[in-house]
Amino acid sequence: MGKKRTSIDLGAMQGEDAMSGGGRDEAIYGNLYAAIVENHLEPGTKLPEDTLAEAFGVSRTSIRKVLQRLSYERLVDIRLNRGATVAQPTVKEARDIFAARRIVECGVLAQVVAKATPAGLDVLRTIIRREHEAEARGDRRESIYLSGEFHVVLARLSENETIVEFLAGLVSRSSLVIATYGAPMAGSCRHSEHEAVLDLIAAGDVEGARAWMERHLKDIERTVVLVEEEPAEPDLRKILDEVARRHRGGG
Amino acid sequence: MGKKRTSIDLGAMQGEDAMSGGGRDEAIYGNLYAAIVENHLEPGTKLPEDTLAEAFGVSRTSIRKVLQRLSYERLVDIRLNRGATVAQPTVKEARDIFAARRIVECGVLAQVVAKATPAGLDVLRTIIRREHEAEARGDRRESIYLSGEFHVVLARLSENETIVEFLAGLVSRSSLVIATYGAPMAGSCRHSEHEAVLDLIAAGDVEGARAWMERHLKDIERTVVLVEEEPAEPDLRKILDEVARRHRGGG
DNA sequence: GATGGATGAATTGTGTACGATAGATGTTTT
DNA sequence: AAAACATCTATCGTACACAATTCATCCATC
Repeated sequence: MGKKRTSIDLGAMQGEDAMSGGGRDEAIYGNLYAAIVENHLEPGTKLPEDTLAEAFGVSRTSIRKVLQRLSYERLVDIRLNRGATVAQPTVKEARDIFAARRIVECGVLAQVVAKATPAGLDVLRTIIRREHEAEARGDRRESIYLSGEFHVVLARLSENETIVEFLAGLVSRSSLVIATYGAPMAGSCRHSEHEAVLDLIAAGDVEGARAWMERHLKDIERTVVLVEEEPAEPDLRKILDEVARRHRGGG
Repeated sequence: MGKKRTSIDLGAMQGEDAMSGGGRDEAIYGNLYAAIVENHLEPGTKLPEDTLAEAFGVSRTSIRKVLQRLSYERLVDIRLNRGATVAQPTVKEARDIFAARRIVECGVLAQVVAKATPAGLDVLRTIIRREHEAEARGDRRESIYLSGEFHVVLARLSENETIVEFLAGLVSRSSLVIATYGAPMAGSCRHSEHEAVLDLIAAGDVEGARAWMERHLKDIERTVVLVEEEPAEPDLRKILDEVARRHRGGG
């Protein structure tokens, strides 16, 4: 038997406890989600249903549901009869994601400023502190995670659940973009900047906060996506896959 | 005995053709999606898996997949062991949706203006023409559909697929909001306005287009949501469901 | 030696069966 | 008569089994 080392190697909590009902799916989803977003699973990694089912101690049925959900969120790619893989965002997708983030995160700032409370800002300061700690520790994974978390929690001050959910999806996908195209140190170098925007928000300076956010997001995009701007390796495989996807999308 | 509306009464295309493979799910999804968004199925209508499976001539497995997807798009509500129903957006949800639309649709206009072509604008003019025809015919359903389609196609000029997809979801949910809270004639009365924004876009007036869009969306929200601002019927059922949902969401 | 087609294993897609849960109905008790 | 309990039915959640498809390997042919 060809032992293809696809071994997933994640927590695999074999929950035989009283965790009946829907909570189990949620836990499996959470594990896979974290594994992908925190970059424990490289983009492109195959996610065979059997392997996952065995790893989590459930049947393929539950796994399929979770994979479908992750597919809706664009974190995994499901192709007909070919199974699921961790998504590999294209460069265009990456640009669209950051453009969307600029629109949403700048646009939501008016409501954020309007509804911001000292308590809410304190939560953000806590995140910044943890960011600094992770950075000092050299923990790149945690840095990236907290950097994203800051943006989501900031948006949450607007109390618009729909926007927050969408942004959370964009931030998750940003992690995949960083994992796919990012330079080794990108995404975690100049994030001490986060403090600046809090002062602008506390001062009620919507336009200032918007300008800051616009620049901040463009900085991140530059350090991440533009690295791939000059494709060192044309990578025929990826190009053909992209063509195939586009063609399929027309149906 | 209260009349239990379990009869689904949709097209039920019994496709026995060579439609094997994934295309079938897509077709079923499309039918259900259209039935919900075009308001053939009232918000709150139960969607039993067995009934749908029989109606479409497939097993529950496929139906479950479709319902999961619609649930992810917030068009149906799935509660544990209680099945799926056509979603009934809360008033807060409705407000969030329209706030999100203001942010996204105004925010995307810069790219729309930058990338708009005469051909693209012509597509929009065609939609406006069809809107007028539907309105003259008194076809409220088609009017609402085309009104939403206009906004989506307009955003599509930005060529940002991520944003378009999100906005499409918001527009779908707006249809549900209109179906749930809208006055009988709301949403289809003053849409001749759509023409105005095309001129602003063609002239490259981003700020003008943004101001127009902001006002347009606020107008729609006013004619739809504020009707329910003074709840004519407290509707205990809806309130309790809302409480239950909020309680469940804490997990 | 390279190309084309056929065969076999691995993996996914779909249908079906069984256990579990919620809501409804009917009965009993106060 | 109203309320509380038990049972019953309808529906969902999960697991399993079979059919369909893809991919890899091998062989024949040019």
